[in-house]
Amino acid sequence: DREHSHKEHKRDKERGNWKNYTTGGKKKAKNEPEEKWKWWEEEKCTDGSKWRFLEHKGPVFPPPYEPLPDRVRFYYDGKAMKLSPGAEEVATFYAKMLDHEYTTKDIFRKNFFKDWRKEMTSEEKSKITELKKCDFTEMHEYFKAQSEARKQMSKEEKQKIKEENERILQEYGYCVMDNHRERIGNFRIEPPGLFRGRGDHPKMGKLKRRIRPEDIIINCSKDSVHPKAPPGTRWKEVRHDNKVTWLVSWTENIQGSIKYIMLNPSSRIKGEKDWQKYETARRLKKIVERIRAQYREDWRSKEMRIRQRAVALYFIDKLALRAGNEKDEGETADTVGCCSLRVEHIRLHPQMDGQDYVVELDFPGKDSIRYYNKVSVEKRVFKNLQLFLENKQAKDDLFDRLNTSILNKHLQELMDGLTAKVFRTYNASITLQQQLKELTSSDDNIPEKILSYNRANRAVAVLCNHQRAPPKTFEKSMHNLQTKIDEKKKQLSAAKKELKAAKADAKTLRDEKSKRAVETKKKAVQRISEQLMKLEVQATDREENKQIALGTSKLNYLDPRISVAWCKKLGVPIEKIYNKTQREKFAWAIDMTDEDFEF
DNA sequence: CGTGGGAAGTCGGGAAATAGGAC
DNA sequence: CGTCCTATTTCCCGACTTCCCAC
Repeated sequence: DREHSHKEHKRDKERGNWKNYTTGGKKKAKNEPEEKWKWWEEEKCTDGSKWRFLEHKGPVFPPPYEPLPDRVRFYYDGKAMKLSPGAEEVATFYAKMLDHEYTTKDIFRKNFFKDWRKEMTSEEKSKITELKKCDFTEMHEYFKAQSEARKQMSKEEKQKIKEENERILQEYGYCVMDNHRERIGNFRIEPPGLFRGRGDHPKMGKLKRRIRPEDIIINCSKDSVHPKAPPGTRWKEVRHDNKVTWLVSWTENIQGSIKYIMLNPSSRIKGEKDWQKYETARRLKKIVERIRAQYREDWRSKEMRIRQRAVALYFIDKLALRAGNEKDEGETADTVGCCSLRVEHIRLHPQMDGQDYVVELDFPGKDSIRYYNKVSVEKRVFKNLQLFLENKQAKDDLFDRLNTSILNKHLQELMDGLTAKVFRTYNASITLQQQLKELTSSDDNIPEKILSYNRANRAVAVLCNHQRAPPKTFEKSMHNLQTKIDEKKKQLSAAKKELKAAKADAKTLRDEKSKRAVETKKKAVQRISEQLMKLEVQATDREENKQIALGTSKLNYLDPRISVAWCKKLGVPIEKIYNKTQREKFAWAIDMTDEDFEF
């Protein structure tokens, strides 16, 4: 890379040219890195392959079921009853959840009981006919005691377990992809249990069955050492498909969907995809005003489908809504996004709180997180919405002439690679950049700068509706922090008093010793007031963060190069913004970004 | 052209585990 | 320096978007 001029190098960085990028962290080994990208640069566009060599050890299965000791009993209708191993295992899943609210839910109980009965012997089946006559409390107590015992283990025992986990991680947690050892994201097969689902899920409580080697499809390269199935078993299939990125897959029994084992976010294959995502969003930035002009124009179209498309796109752009695919009714929780909004989710107010044309949105979004917002829109949008609502029932679609596929097809015509979700990425990232510019000043100290960063991050989280339940210990931890602040304040005034006294001493004594004492006291006051300021900033930050989750936007929506550039420009260590895992994921950005990067 | 379904990959909050700081 | 508690990190596992293909 030495022949590369500085200028060229910088240009490569800005363009995000991966040719000269190596996974961050360790020093480059001689003659190693550039090779990594060569074939990729040459072949990726033409044939769509994702790798050319892939070797791994396959998945790690959860331990087999261990029957309960005889003293732990299950009671039916008040009488102790020994269950067959199969039925007992499923019963333990339920027993473990007794503390949870959802064991009180009708659907959960009904689904569980139905699936449980399938695992019973015919004898058990005829005896156990009602869930409410089942008493799992001994089992429940047993598991509580077990986890308590785990906590009480000696340091040596804990150390041993840790070492064993590390051994498994080293053996199964990595693969080799194209001459690089890469970390695997989820190399453990999910253990069996009861399906929960999020929100009001019609399948909650159903049995998620144990995955066997015979369910597993292995994907690796032909010329690799194939993973061995556990003794006495065989894989469902071993295939060699380099058009996909997964190493292992199986079909899950609740929704019948496919699950995968894929690489960690720090891997080349994920990092590159991530980078590409932000490059697409940056391309949108260049033409977004044109697109906006067009959809505003389309609000007046003669065609209903065009008007609906234009208003939906306006929502996606302005409110950062998700696309909103249609979902199978009865198979999933009732949640919606933009295209699947129904009449019941929207209310129109010609006047509200001194604003004109207010749209009130209230719907269950992804993961059944509530989206609630009141927003003033342009007259034309408002009139269109009134039109869309005419002669419709609560359950009818707001955009009856639109779905995500139509919308995305339209977007694809406006820009290569443009889809609904690109708007979310774009608006999130541009908001961060703007907010950082607005909120931070180079005169601020580090804690203040970090507060500003978090506030910018919060603006994005609010935009994307990343809410969380206030942490259970929120009030307490807030109170603790306040106590600390009060103590620090006392400390400060005491220190100030001492300083004053020392000054007085110095004035009368006028000797070296008392002068030095003044200096020491001065330093103490300074130190303490700095600590106090830090605590106060922390308190503000925490309070403002009560119901906001920053993680998701930071990890998935904010171009890391914005943060890296900001850190460099303002002299904030990157560690203050990204923890270790995040730095690994964003290694590409940390490596290639200059302080003058613009999204 | 729409539609329906499968496949692959990204996004998501909460719980569990671990690290780190106070005592 | 050990213990305990809190804060942060990691894991878990589900939910969604997009693409693609058959009809």
